[in-house]
Amino acid sequence: MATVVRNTRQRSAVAQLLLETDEFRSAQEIYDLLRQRGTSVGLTTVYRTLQSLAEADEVDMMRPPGGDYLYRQCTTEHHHHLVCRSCGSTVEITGPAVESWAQRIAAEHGFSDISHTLELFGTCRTCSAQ
Amino acid sequence: MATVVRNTRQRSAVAQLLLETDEFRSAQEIYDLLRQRGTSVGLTTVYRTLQSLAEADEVDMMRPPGGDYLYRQCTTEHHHHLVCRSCGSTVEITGPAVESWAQRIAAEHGFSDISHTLELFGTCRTCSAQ
DNA sequence: AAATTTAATGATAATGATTGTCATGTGCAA
DNA sequence: TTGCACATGACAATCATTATCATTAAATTT
Ligand SMILES: [Mn+2]
Ligand SMILES: [Mn+2]
Ligand SMILES: [Zn+2]
Ligand SMILES: [Zn+2]
Repeated sequence: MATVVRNTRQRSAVAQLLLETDEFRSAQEIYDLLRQRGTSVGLTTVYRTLQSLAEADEVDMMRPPGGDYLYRQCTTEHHHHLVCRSCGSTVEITGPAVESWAQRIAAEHGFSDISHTLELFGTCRTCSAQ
Repeated sequence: MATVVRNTRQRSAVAQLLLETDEFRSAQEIYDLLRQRGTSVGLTTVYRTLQSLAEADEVDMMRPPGGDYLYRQCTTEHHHHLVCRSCGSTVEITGPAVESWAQRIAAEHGFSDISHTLELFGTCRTCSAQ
């Protein structure tokens, strides 16, 4: 019954790469980066591992407008992101006021079992200076 | 130079269907609905028209987690949505406090040219009662 | 240290939404 | 009416993601 997650070389490699990366990266990018450092791993495995890590809330998954799914190693508490559209650098942000606002709005309209997506995009200071 | 948008039968049909629809719908769904009512239209044209309308801010476009792009005729002011995961019924919401919060947070971190995505998902009253 | 069990891997094929192509159609301004 | 530029749509292409399934290899049990 209890789902046993096996400790494989590939899973460790994906997790380790994410630990060393600050930006959101796509599955394909992560695959390429692993390859570049000589780690033998299949693309399918990268997809499955990222999915599995995301489900276990060990990595964050998001999809920017017009883009593919991106993954990043984040803190475990609920939070959102401020992402540079140009370089991908990411700042984790929390907004207690926003959280309670979302709950209140939803309740006012008779909705239950609420979830939300909230992401900020912009140009970071470094990229602004070209 | 000035982009002239031609008044075609197909474009009118898509716009009209959106006017009569309250929920977010995918391009494929809109294509099917048009077909069902006997409107001859190509799928490519539906995609292009929706894109064009979205660019002109005449319809709202969003993409729920794990889903395809969805389109809906909305009011023109900036707003967000509270969407039922079960039936798709949608409530437009505004959050002035959230808007200013987003601007402030971004500025504090040196980000400029800010945009954001914010959507609430839940189960509506009707669907809660099964 | 085997033997066993069963999840994980990965090469490959399939899927499916979206976009590109391009010959033909048509809105509309002159 | 005529002419032209944009619009249409059948069809092919793209490409991220998922499904298959034979093989590998953790973890557990003898
Ligand atoms: Mn939140
Ligand atoms: Mn907003
Ligand atoms: Zn940047
Ligand atoms: Zn509902």
